[in-house]
Amino acid sequence: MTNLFDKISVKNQEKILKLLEAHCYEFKKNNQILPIIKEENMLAYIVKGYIQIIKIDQNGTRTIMEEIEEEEIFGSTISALKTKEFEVITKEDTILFTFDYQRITKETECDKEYFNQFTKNLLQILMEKMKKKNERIEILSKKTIRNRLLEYFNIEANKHGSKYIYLPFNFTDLADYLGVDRSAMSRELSHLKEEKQIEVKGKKITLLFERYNYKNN
Amino acid sequence: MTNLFDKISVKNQEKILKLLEAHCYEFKKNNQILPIIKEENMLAYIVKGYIQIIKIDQNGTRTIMEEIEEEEIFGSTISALKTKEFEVITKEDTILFTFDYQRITKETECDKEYFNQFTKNLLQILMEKMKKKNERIEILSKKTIRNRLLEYFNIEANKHGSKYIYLPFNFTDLADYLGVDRSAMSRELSHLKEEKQIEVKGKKITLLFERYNYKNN
DNA sequence: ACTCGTTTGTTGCAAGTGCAACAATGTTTA
DNA sequence: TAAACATTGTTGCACTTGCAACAAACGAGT
Repeated sequence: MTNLFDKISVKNQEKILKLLEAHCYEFKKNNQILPIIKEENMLAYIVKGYIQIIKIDQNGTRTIMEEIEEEEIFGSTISALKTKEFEVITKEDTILFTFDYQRITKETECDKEYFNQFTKNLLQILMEKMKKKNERIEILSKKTIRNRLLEYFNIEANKHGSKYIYLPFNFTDLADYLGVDRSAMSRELSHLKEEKQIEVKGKKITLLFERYNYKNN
Repeated sequence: MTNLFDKISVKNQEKILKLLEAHCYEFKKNNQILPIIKEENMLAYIVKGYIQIIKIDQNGTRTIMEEIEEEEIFGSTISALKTKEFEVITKEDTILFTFDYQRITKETECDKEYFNQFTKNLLQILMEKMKKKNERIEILSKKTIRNRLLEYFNIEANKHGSKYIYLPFNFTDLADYLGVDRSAMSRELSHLKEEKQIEVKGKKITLLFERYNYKNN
């Protein structure tokens, strides 16, 4: 993981924040914070905390569009937050700052060395976010609940290289993340338990099947 | 859309390509070109042409993971091309070059002004790609074929601000892009035609329902 | 310890979907 | 032009899923 200020001195960090007209915010857990990034081209960087972007469409279907952790970014262009259907919610106490990313590309004063480092860090963070997005697409392109669960379990287990998974959210949220009905997912989890494919103890899940290790090919 | 070499002189373009040890390739239509980006951290930039990244999983389910058009990038980190299940296919005659993107962040010689411009351009292109990914996730998070179709139609129509859509691929591919069974999609399209929600003439689709315009809120 | 609200598990049922198979139409190539 | 191949439309059927409703378990706060 890359920090947005890697290899940048505190002094220069302040200069950058000033140049970008960055605004710093602090929020308590479970706050709606959509307004701060409603404007086009706004980005937010999470210094500390954890945020979810939720979409609730006309049918009432709730989807967790993004989870944003520390040292990650989100924003209007990135998150397609163009409709009233979105909610941005802090799931922990959160510190973040916002800035207009077009300034990076347009500002002429931004050719200092430290500013280039900033751009490179941002690039790196974006690359990592792209990976997450692709994982998400791989999961959602599975056609059955079972396969979405197994794909998700596989990805999460491979991240830590073990057969154990600690869910970052509850099962209701997991269903909304996988894009399936909660009760149907619960049913499928029961089947997987019966078949001894998995063990579930609270938010700890143990995989009993042979994982598909992406690194081996 | 942004070109990777916007605001960079031809002379400096060459310097950048040399510094990145970029390799240029040219392919005919319908070629498998996976090998060139198998290595970690490799990126490819499409100068001319059109490419699809296809995934065929154990169940035989075919999914169009990405469409990559001119002035766009793709690569291992970006596309999670870590398994044998992927195919990268040119759908038109294609010119592209590959480079190791880690060089951008690590190379110390890269602090020339033109190189920073290059980094900024790459950042911009990544932002645009992120938008596409989010659109994709919005589509795939819909639970019915009908809603996926309508979401897709809405997005495409809004891009050109009209009620007409010209499909960039055939209906078989559309099904693989939306992550649904082709015949089931065909059935649903028939229903939509019957209900006079859409008109279909070859690859031209006319929307007869009120579009949901994202810009209006 | 009790209460209230949230999360989880379960089940019946209707609806939607994937799959297979086949005919019809379009497109490419020899 | 014919033959070979790819794409599209259609339909029956089994199975998966979403939805609704409810009970049980859990957790936070008083």
